[in-house]
Amino acid sequence: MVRRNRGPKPNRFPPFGSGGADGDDIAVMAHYNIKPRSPMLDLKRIREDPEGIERRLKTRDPKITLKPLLELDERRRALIRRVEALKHERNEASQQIARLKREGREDEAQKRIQAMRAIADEIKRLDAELRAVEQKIHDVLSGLPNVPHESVPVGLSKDDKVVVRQYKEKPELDFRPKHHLDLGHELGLLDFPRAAKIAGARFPLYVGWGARLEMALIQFFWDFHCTRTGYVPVLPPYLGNPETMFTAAQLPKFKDDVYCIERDELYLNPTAETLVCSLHRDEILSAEELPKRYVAYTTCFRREAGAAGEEERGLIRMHQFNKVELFKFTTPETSFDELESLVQDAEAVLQALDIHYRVVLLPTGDMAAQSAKTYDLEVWIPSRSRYYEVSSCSNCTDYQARRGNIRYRPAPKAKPEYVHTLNGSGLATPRLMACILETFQRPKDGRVVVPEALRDYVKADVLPPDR
RNA sequence: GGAGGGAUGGCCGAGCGGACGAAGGCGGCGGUCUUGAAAACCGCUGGGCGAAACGCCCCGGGGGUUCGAAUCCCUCUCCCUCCGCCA
Repeated sequence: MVRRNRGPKPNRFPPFGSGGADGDDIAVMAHYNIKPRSPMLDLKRIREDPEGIERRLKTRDPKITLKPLLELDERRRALIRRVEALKHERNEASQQIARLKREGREDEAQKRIQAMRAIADEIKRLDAELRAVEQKIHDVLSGLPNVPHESVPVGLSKDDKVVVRQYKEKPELDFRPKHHLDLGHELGLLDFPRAAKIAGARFPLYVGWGARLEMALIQFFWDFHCTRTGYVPVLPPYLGNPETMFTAAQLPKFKDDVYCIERDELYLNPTAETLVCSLHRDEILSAEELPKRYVAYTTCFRREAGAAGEEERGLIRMHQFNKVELFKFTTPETSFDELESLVQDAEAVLQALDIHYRVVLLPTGDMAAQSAKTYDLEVWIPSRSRYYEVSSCSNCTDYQARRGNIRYRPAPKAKPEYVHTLNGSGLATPRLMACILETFQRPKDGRVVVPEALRDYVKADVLPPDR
């Protein structure tokens, strides 16, 4: 329905990090094999209850107002009425002309053709106008966030989050814990100066037993979820095209956060969620195959523009990190139950490692745009004396499904409906490594005890081991 | 990177610019027949917008020519074959 306006230069790549006109991204998408997409929020739903939707969106961003959108929608529908009437006329005339020609009544046919010229021009003009309006609607709509679920605490501050439960007690260390970065360097597990030489600040370099610990974490997470019923392992491409980025809602709003390879029009994935979300793009799934559960492993890349400071030193925030990601495609009826089980699956990894964590429910203002409800898992980092997120589990309801035209057929003959998509880290490695290094450090010799569950993978009980 | 070929409904596969949203086949669903099944025969069998229409749109995407485009032109993407390069 929403047609893409290709703009004057179809080859134009969105100016990276320029924060330019939103339409640019859409123009770029025009030469991919894509069908016109439904808007991210249901316009019909907005039309039916504009105040209600607006009130709930304002809990995420008070600046949001739907009035311009409704006006555009009104214009759009008026144009459609007019242009469709004209097209109906044109279609009938075409039939007549064809018949007249077949019957050899050439003069009458010519008269009809003359008469239709003006109508053809009028259609062309109205179509162009309609296209412009729909483009505008698409731009506005694609910038709006998802409608938050009723169970989400209302609040614009991070501090409005609610602690739902916790596992074990916060570890009490009877010594002053070293920061994981110092520990990592002293033990020869990490080498950030050389990583900076190779790539730049905030890139990791794991060395020796540090590299082995990193691989052990990845493999442990991977095996853990692969062997759990229902999660199908996937190793996706690490790069996504503009359409993929748009579907997951990485574009157009968050283009400053992702790396892009401009000459090839590809983006490095900031999370496997972005990639796996497009796995079933433009497909109609059957009801029986839902829910579909995937576990993906990728390295993730983020520009992290503006991030800096002591709070984020070391492994806390990096441009590149490894993550095992859980992703589900579900029916609308089950998605919130599936979110609960998704969180539990992510928690199970931390329980297997026997690491203290807490589950928090994010407030409206702190969720990613695509999410309707998000739980974070947080672990305790002793040197910082605070919790850090190691997993974020979200139900994006039909938000991404609309952008990517991902549907299912509820019953054999029924109309296709949008699926719900969910994602959650299961888990990201760096902060967990920070947590492990700091929590299990041994003051007497400065070494780190490897958690039981990881020993088979690391092939060591203590890092570095005796040799 | 170079040279060719291709993209049509769940699949295969036709399609002179006007009767084509699209022949035919396969598959699927329903029915007749049968004790049951198979075979045979009959019917149905894509998607979007819309409250709905005997309404409008969709033949890989976008644009153009035309009174009218699956069909002609431009362009992009993807797939296949060959050559080159490379882990």
